[in-house]
Amino acid sequence: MGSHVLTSVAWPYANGPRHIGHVSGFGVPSDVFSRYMRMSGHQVLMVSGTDEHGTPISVQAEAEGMTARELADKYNGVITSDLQGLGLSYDLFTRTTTRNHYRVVQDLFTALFKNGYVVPKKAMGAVSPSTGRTLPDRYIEGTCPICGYDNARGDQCDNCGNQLDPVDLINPRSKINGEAPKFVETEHFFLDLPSLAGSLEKWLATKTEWRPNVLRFSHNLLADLKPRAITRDLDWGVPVPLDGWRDQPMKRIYVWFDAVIGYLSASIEWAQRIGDPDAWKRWWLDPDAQGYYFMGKDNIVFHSVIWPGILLGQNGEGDHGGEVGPFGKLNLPSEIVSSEFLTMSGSKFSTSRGQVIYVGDFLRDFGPDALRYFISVAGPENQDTDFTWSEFVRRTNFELANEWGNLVNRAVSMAHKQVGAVPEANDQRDVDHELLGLSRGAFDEVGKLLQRSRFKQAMSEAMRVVSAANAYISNQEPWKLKDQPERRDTVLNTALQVVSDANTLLTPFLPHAAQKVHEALGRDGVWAAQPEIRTVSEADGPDYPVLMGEYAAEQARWQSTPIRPGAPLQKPTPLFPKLDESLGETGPDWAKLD
RNA sequence: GGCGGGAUAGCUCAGACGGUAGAGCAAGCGGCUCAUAAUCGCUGUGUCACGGGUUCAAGUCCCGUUCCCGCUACCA
Repeated sequence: MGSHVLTSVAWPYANGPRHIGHVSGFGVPSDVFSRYMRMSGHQVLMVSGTDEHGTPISVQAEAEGMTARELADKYNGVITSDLQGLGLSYDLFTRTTTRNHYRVVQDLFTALFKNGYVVPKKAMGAVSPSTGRTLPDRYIEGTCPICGYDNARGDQCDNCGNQLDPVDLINPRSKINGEAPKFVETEHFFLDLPSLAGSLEKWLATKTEWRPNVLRFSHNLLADLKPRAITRDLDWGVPVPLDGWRDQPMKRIYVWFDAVIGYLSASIEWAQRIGDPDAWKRWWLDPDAQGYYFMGKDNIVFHSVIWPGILLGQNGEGDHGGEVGPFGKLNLPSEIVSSEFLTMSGSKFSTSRGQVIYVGDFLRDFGPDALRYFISVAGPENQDTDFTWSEFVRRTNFELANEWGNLVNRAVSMAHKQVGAVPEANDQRDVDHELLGLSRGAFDEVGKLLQRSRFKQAMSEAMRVVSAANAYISNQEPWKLKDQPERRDTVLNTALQVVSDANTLLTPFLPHAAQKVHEALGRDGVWAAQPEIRTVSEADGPDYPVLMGEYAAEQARWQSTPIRPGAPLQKPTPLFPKLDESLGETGPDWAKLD
């Protein structure tokens, strides 16, 4: 039995549908990784959910004329369905508005408070006079006191680049409704990061294997840590679990503090849902368990500093010492896997400028595996990467459909026509062994790359097997071997075995297609399991949808699976439909190119 | 402004530890016809952003410059 692997996937924010840049950062990489880990025998727990608190949710809710909860429900539904469609194999994809999550956040808050890592402090802050809500700096604009630019933001002037304090803006106004913000002194709780910096530094020093940019960025953050406010004047969020605070309608724990705790609360919820309430501990308390966290680069600070800081505080392991909290001594992240950004025409996806490709639209027109393939082979793994429709069409048609899809098609189709079943291999020669050796050797090679989250290179190596198989068929010319049926059958058998091996290698990337190939080879049952949407209930709370799946029952293993001679074969249908090449020039109707 | 990342063939990108630049696509030529007009073989191409430095040797290390991208912690 393999070790326990926790796959913690960044929580998509539920203020709107997610675009393909989002899922290229956290979604596809984490799923490829988890599927590979399961196939190679590890006990994987993959958790996430929608992140549903915070000012932007409230603002968007007002814009759409509904309550924050209604808005969260709406986009939780959209996002859950998108991720299900993409085939992301979460053991639990839940949300931050559950009773369970509130309880875990409050328990963690209390533990940190008791250990002295969460402290009350008075601070000046902007609030909206009409609603009484905290007005984040980014929602304030006004005239820059330094250069006189009229549309300076509360935290920074886009014109002169200086960092600003909203108090200093001339004629400050709310971007939400235009009113002038009120600056008041309010009491809030702060996470005392400086008292955790020493322990964080010690922990980080052991992480020499991380990607250098994540390490450098994190070390820099540690050099200048300040206490950070974790509550706000808001009516939307987890209540502060202390007497005198609990019932205040306008004091809430703020979203970034509660969202990262979701990794823990979702693990606990998962254990309850499978009827084994202590099961989460195998991933969180066993020191041998590994925790991999997947996110876009904008999220590094929360995962390399703040979340580990919260965990250290709960464990009583900062400068103030303290007791181990109610959850036991929790594991810190083993690995932070951060992606760069998928860009469009060289800049960030932007909802406001309409420069955006939503996951739902994409899946409806092109299906999950084409997107998964593109992100895996051309995604923003090491640097920002531009998405273009022409590149997408080229990758899909020439690589996915022509090389891989057509290999499956030609091999199965020939065996079907000549034999009607998986043929016997009674005349094996060196060329056959050579090809089989290549595909078997690839498991080790591709596996090592996947373990290190080198997805692009892993995919290239897997596709190398596909190319070799195409070359083998062309060289052996089985269609010319009508008078040597035994040799012909052996060639076809070898080709089908390598199709099977390549399919296994590609399963983490292309699980939907992998299931089809599995069946095309005359097998049955579930090869690669898919997540399903289930409606679950909670005591004292409303029902909600989650993603879960029966992944332990899938057949896929990270090894060569022998094909069974005699298994009947059907005439295959193309694995991947080809895209109209004009799509590359124009884009789809819903995202026309200029 | 501060911090980080990037700049390599027409295009998209690889290039731990420094040792005379790689892959795929596109282009040209040839083969094959089993297959989704699919596939297989052969053939080119680069002042590795710019300027200095260290070194026997630098795309790779150091300094400076330019351009692009991101973050800058009250966006999440």
